[in-house]
Amino acid sequence: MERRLFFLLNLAQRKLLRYADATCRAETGLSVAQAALLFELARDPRPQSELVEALPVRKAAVTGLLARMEENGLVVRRRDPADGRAWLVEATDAGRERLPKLRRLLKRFNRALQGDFNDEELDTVIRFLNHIVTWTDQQEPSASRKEHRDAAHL
Amino acid sequence: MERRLFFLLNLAQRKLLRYADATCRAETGLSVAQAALLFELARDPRPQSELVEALPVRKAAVTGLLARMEENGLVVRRRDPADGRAWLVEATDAGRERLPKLRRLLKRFNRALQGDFNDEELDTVIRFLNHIVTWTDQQEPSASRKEHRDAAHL
DNA sequence: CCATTTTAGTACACATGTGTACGAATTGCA
DNA sequence: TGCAATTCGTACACATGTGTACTAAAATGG
Repeated sequence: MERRLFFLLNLAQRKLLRYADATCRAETGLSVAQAALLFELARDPRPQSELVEALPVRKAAVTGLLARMEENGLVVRRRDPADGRAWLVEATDAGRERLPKLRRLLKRFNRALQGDFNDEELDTVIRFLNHIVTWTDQQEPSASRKEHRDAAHL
Repeated sequence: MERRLFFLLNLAQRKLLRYADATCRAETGLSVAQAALLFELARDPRPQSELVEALPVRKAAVTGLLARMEENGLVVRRRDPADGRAWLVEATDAGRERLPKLRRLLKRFNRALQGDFNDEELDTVIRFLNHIVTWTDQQEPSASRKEHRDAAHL
């Protein structure tokens, strides 16, 4: 059996992301990371902590992402009246305007990804990807949500 | 059918890479990017341009990667006597020493990735990943090897 | 044989991600 | 109630990646 699954996955995802990012920037002016965040704001306002949970990145990355997006007028943050530490994030009109185009682009990507694989095959692929997510979550039991409470093994 | 293939792939690969990188650094002191490069140097010396072709990143990224690895004493570069522009890259003893451990780690990752998927399912996954590679290569016909000779469409 | 084009690699500015350390607000509990 | 622990978000240093612009060497072709 194939010995290079790990690197093949890396290769495929990097190439895909590189192309998707270039296309997305060219057609909408947004990076894929910004687009992913904007999708989460279809129904806003949302607390920043929820965005961190919804996205596959750590909170420090979201801080920077939001800062750049706010600079570009795509989102606005205001203090959560119920929690003086938290921010409520909202897409601006300029941000919301991007959504239809982004949705069409995402659909294009997904169609291309599906290629001519049939439902059974796609189901296998999706199960495989979910298996990766599950496995890594098991390896880093606390990393997803609770950061490094018990990361003393390093 | 699943509408989120694109983001699911992104999620899975990011989680995998994050975990693999942390583990690799903890057990061998190398990042996954450095490990991938070192694997390519099992038979050295190799011209840097070959490394660029073998890795899923652009040449500017390889420049920095090699600089850091050379600083850490993992590789050495010397001018190609046959081509005054090119470098021949070689793993040092310290670099080569890492290889067995890296191979074992890679095997561990690949076994975990395969989980209990059978050969037919893994074949489907591999075909899917190769399909992505092929598709992105078709989208950016010149990007892999020839950079941006005909990227005027941007 | 020289001028033009291509190729190898670096430099630079930037985006995105990581982990760690921190301040401030909130929560939990004695 | 009040202090300790937790949580939210930012700051910082850094690694890794991108595209673009550049230098210098090599290849090409009249």
